[in-house]
Amino acid sequence: MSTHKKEDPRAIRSKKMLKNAVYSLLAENPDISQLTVQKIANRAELNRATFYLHYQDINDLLRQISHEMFDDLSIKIDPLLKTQSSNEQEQLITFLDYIYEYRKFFVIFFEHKGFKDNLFKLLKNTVAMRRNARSIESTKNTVSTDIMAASLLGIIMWWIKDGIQFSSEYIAGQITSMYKKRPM
Amino acid sequence: MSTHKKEDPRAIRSKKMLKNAVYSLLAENPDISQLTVQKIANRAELNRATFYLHYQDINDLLRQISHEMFDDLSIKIDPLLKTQSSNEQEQLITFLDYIYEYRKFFVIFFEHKGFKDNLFKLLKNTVAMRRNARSIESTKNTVSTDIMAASLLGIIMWWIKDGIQFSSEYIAGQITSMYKKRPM
DNA sequence: TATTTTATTGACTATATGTCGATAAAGCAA
DNA sequence: TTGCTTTATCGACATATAGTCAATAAAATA
Repeated sequence: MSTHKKEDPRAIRSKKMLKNAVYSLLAENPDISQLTVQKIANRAELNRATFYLHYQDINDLLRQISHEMFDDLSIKIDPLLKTQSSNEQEQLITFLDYIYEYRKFFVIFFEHKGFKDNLFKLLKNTVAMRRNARSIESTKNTVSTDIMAASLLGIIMWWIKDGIQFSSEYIAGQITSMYKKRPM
Repeated sequence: MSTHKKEDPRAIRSKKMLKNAVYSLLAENPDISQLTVQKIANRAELNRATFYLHYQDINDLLRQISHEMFDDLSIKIDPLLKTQSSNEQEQLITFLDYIYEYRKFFVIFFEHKGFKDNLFKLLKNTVAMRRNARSIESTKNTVSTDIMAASLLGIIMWWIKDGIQFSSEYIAGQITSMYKKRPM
């Protein structure tokens, strides 16, 4: 993906420095509500007005950062989900391992508007894809993909925030024993 | 519950007016981040300094409001959960109906730190109580109360925010078919 | 190289925060 | 009730943040 017109190198540099400043500040204090344009500009060693030249406000910048990091994550996770691996349980563990790796980032950005929605969509698509792959059986007595994605999101949020002592294997096991149709 | 020393009537009146101001402002604009001490004091027709006399900051006031409203909710829901009703499905629907009734309030305060934790605890306790009531069977092959509470919270959050077109009966059905042990 | 375009900056205005001494209302003891 | 003490309220001050704009500096272009 390339932008239509080549961007001014000053602008590219400034935007990169502003984003790095946000990472740096959030690493010191994960509370997004403590961020100010002032602090970001100071850390980036740029004038505060430069910030407003590139971003509407802090939420705008956070939205873009969150989008970029989510895209990175999707790219890593997607091929994993598309492979027709024999072992679904192992796929789930690998997926959770990715989330665990980025847990600090996840906890922070769960507070931010768009991120939760994006993860919800990813989870919903994944559930839907798996169901298709598994054949179109069981349209009855099955919970909707919305409900499954919502509860998966709830579990992930709890795990990352308050249950981080549990391994991804344990969480995967819990999820599987919760959702998998038991043999009748 | 009564406070140890009787409070100055001026203080009681001011706190009530500040809280009412918050309700009034959030009804107009549910975005908590748009709240300012200025706006709250203006709406309450009090001096801004009076706010700081009673609350540390906006989060402090929101925490207290959230606590009070959550206590009200718990009081309403608790007896419902304690009755040994024959029909668990109907109990679940009534529980969800309560949440639906307060959905505006729920959506707003899900953004606020303590509220989600409180609801999580309530859900976890409820799940645990039900399991005890149902006898101590099935300690194996059962998901932990943490996982169940977390996924219930995820479903409720999704329902209230993005799936409000679904009835509480539908959600209850989905939850039941998801968690209930299928006959083996 | 000269000219146009665009990014950066310092300065200005408006608004929010937090605090403090002065004032007014409530509590209390005689 | 009266006089004294305590505490709530308020106006005012200092500081911090947000958002904008004209002047300047750097990059693109012809």
